[in-house]
Amino acid sequence: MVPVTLDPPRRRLRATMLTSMSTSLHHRAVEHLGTRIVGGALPTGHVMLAEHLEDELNVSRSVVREAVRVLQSLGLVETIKRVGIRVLPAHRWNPFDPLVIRWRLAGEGRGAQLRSLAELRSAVEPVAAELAAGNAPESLRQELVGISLAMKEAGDAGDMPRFLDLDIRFHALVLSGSGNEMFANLIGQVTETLTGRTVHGLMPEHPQKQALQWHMDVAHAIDAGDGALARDAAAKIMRQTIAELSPSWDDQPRVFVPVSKN
Amino acid sequence: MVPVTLDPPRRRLRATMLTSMSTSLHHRAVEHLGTRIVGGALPTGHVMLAEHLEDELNVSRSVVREAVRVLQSLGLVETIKRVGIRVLPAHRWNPFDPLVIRWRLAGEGRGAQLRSLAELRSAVEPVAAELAAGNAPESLRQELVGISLAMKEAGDAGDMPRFLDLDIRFHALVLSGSGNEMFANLIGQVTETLTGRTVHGLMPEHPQKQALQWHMDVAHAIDAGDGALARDAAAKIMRQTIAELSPSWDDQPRVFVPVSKN
DNA sequence: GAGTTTTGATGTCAGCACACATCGGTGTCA
DNA sequence: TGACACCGATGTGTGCTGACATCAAAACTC
Repeated sequence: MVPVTLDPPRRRLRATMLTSMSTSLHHRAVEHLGTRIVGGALPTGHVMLAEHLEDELNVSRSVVREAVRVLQSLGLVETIKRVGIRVLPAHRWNPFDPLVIRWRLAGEGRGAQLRSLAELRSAVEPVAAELAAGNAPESLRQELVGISLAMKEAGDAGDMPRFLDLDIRFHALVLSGSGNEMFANLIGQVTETLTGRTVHGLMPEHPQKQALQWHMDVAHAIDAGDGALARDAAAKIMRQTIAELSPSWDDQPRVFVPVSKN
Repeated sequence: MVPVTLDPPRRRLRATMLTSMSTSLHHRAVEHLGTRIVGGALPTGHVMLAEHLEDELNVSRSVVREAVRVLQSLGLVETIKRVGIRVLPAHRWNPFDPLVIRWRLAGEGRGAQLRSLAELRSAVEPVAAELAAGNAPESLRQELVGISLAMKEAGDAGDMPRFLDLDIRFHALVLSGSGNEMFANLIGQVTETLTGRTVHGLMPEHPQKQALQWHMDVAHAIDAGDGALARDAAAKIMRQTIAELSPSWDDQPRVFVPVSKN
């Protein structure tokens, strides 16, 4: 439909795009370019022309420019006068941005991304538990104890869906209870790894008895205000988690970003 | 309609803007809005109109729109049809974005931001040292040993500027040597806290003898591939660092982000 | 009160003027 | 003749603007 004007100056036929509509053009453009860059379809150094992107995405210049500006702020591309839009090397990307993380998890960088997140968790959660023991509000401590008990119950009963829910909430509460905004911001990523682990069948059928105990240890230590104990118990959980997951990324090469001489 | 002339529809006089020019309008707009939001001048929930921003910044719609899109991707604002551009609460901001961090350090959130960064460092650096012991390339290990020795030299000699440079490079190498992209990405923030500590006179005149030894311990442990030793030595450095700095943020209230019920 | 219309803001488009790197041609000098 | 500096043409990002589309809040009608 909309054949109103035969072969208009631009042969772009926006009206015939029957898909989408759910999300804005801007959102789609960011998503399209982001996934292709992070996924590796557009290699480092690849140069695109804004006009070319207009045609490719069937959108106008404003949409392309706003999308490019966002990708620029994520460190995915840079714009150079008289040259075009250039894809930046991966070490320039902001590895903490939720969009970048999501795109990496969806593409070929999935293994390396999961490893990075797991290592970050293993670093942060023990410290978060320690801080929570010192700072968390009373209600949070009590909920934590309650959840750890419910986790044991669900674990012993083999109710894995319920266990997963509780597990997610447990770790979210620890991160939140630290009172550190950066730690709390990792809740989303942690949730992602926990669900991913279950979805991809990397979880044992029953949670380890030890792990259940460690979760209770963390909760009770936080409740009692014992930071060192909370930290050590959380560290044990993390060590076991890494041990469970590491086979899935053993083949991923590590990247060592050069440190500038200044 | 729209009486064409009559009292210039826009009294914007862009041409008279004799200042700036060094940076793009887009950059300035992002910076202006970002600092005012993060700095607290524009409170949570505050609603702006795009047109109003055009007048305020003396720029066109494209510049405002592109800037707003970037701020949106940082979680600082949301745009709502028929309402305007609304400032989001702080817990929606991306606390890992370099722009957000810089704006917080420049504004009233400085103390809380420094604490967050220090706690993040204290969590990450020991794990990074442990990973570096297992993964870092040979050349990096050797440079690390050399730097730790030079640090001791500069420290004993009381050459603080040189010590600061070496200190920064030392911690950057540890983070880089971990082979974890997220850790490596924290180099900039760590550098910021290290220089800030010196600039604000929070450093002792001579580095602690212990700290010098710990740095050497970390370097030698990484060089020898002893992860546990590297981790523990790095943890000691971090404990001392936190102890030195914590007085400067003791009065900052902690914020506990609520955890959604799902 | 429920449904409908109006209104006002963002979303999107396309054309223009400008700034400015890059490239290639031209001129000068050795 | 060859090397080098200059300079203008070209193309592309940057910025501005008017017009229209879209959509949700608010006002209105019944």
